[in-house]
Amino acid sequence: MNKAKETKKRILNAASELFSIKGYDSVTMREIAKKANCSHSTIYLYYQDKNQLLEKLAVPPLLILSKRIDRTINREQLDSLSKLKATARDIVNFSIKNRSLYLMYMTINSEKVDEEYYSLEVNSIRSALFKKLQKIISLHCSYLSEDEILKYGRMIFFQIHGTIMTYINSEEGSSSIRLRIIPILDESLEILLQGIRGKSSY
Amino acid sequence: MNKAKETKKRILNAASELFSIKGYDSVTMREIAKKANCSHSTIYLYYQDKNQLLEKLAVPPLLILSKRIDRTINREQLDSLSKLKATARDIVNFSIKNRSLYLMYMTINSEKVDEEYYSLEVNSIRSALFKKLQKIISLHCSYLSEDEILKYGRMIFFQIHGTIMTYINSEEGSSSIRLRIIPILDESLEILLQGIRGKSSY
Amino acid sequence: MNKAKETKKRILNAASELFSIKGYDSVTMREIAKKANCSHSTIYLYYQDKNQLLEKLAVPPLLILSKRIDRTINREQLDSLSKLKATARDIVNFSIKNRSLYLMYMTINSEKVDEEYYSLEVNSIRSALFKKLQKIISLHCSYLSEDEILKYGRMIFFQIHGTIMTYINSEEGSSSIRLRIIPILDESLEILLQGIRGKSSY
Amino acid sequence: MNKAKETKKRILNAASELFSIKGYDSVTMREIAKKANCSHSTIYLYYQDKNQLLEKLAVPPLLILSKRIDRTINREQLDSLSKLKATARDIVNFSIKNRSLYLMYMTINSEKVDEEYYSLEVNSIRSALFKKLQKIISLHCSYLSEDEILKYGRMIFFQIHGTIMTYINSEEGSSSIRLRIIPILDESLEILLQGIRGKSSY
DNA sequence: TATGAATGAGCATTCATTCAT
DNA sequence: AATGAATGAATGCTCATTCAT
Repeated sequence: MNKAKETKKRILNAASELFSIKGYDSVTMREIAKKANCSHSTIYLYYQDKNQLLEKLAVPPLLILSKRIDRTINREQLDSLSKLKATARDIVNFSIKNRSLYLMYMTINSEKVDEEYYSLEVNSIRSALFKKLQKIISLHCSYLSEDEILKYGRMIFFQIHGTIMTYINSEEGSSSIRLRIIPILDESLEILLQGIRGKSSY
Repeated sequence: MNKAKETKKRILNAASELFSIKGYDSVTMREIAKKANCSHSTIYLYYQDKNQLLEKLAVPPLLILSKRIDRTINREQLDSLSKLKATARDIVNFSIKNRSLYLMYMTINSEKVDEEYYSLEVNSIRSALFKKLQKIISLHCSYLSEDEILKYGRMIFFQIHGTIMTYINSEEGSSSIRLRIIPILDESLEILLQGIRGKSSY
Repeated sequence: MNKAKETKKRILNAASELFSIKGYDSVTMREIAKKANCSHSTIYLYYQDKNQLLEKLAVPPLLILSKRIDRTINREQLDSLSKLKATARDIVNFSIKNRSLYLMYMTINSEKVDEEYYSLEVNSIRSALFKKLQKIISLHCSYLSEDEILKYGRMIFFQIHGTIMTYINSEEGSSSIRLRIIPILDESLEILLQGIRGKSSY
Repeated sequence: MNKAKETKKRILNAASELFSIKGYDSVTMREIAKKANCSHSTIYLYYQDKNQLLEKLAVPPLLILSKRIDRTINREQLDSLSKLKATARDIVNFSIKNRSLYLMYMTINSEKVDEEYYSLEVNSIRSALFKKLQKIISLHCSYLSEDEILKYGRMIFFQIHGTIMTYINSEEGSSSIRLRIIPILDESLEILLQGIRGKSSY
């Protein structure tokens, strides 16, 4: 990797880390520069402005996540509970890898972030996740109505979201968090699916 | 109430409202002053700085929430599921009333908020909520082990937290959000408790 | 005059002086502040931004000049040569009093100055001046065609403009400049009018 | 011409064009480089800094103008009015070709332009032009006193200067401006000379 | 000969905070 | 008890310039 690309990467890493710790608005270009071991003006060499830095940081991982979930859902040999667990794991891995972003997608309301960008991406990711979770549930309980699928899809989303949110700000290392979250989430999903079955079957 | 106290109150109200609408960082002292119908320097007459304003704003509602939950748990005529639902409702009401604060307790790491304050309050609220939820679960299934209570307490907390987080940043009005969240949450809790019973009873 | 108004005035004076010496773009807010003996942020207390500072500086004197010329033209007891000289004197006085502005009207092409404002004011002042000069010429030589009036009006404008431009950047004091310019201009105008008569009469 | 010289020339051309279109301050080194089809750092290979670029750009045309005027004045077959008109035309052509420079010679006080350079060149060009115009006038009316020559020289200079100043910032193309200015100026000069004769002869 | 990488000084502007009244 | 005046530190961003290759 040549020097320019390295610097570019260092900047992106620094920005990612800082955004995740402090939130977009609270991070200054000078801070990012310091962490990336370069001048603040160097950042502008590679990124148009602060906003673009965020954008570049956000979109690719999102696309990867989306594709990965699709692959998971389409794996024929898996039963629906396994698919749900695998999807949850995908989301957890993504959210840990991109702590900052996850936070941002779900909590940001900074007026400073361009409206279009925000609504575009966040809505797309949120609704896409929703749709995918709903699909798994409909696979799991084929007799559910549209409304019930919507409702239970939400529940499962909330469970995943809540679990992640609780751990995401801790100072713990990534793999340690993963090890703690995944079993909890697995069991939560089992319980939820079981509860859903128990509820809807009578 | 004398004039001074009235002004003080007006300031607090203004700050509370603005913080919940726009978030701590995006609110300026001049905005608060305008809404409170006083000069921005008057604020400093009653509050050390912006941070203290937030602190003063945060602690009392938290204490109120805490007491309310205690009362709910101790109401003898309620069964455990009803207690859980009522507690969730308390938390939802609190979080909607103090939108920006809720966010802060659970997600902010802004270095602008004094460290001590942050760790002190957030930890206390979080662990207290945990303890209370665990207590309800132990009432519900008396045969559970310590570990299981911890685990299921977390699940329920995650469900509540996740549900709230998903709606808290929307532009919707408070009562509208309340109406949407509570039934979802009620049913989620039913399902979770049912799932827990189904899981742990065999 | 209270303190606020004094400061406001001081800022305006400083800006005016600096703009005239260095040109709009080359003047920084901090420079203005320094000259006005206040902080740069104080400027923003009284003026929205750098642009507004210029606008506030520019428009009133222009309106005053315009009215003054109208009054001059309408003074019945004056013959046309006297009117022309008096008008030229008005323009000279204005341009000396507002050195910066005069320069700006005629030479600025900074993209940083809001387009609308620029074209609006400059065009209005320029074309108004033109019209007024033409009117005097038409009073002077009633037999001239439209085209000739236009042409000679331009000539006279150029003479005035050129004379001013040559002196306006010198370090000389205002009254000293005035004393030097006015006799030159008076004589120039006499010669031009005489030349015009000589030319058009045969 | 070897490669280095070619590059050097390309840079100068680019700078010249951009300076005249946008003005010295508004042009960036990167812009110049882009137009010159080289890297911005290459510019520093050949020119000390932005200022020197301007200097190198300014002096030669000035010298050329000066020589051309001398030649015009010394052409024996021309009468004095023709000499004056031709000189004016030289100045007009120069000022249009070097729009931004003309502006600079006559109006800039930007401290960004080195003091010495400024006073040195501008004064020399201004006083030289003056002298030359005076010489023509003295040829035209041999009976004039020193003072009168000075005075009328100034007038003619003002007329030329004013005419140019009025058009120089327009967006019009060069040749179009030339076509508009020259007839106006020719006639102005006729009138002025006629006026001078009329005035001084009685 | 030429360049891409990197930088620091500087800019307009914002905002929490202090001070004199 | 209250305020308007004033400020300095900070922010995102630009640009002439330098440096290593």
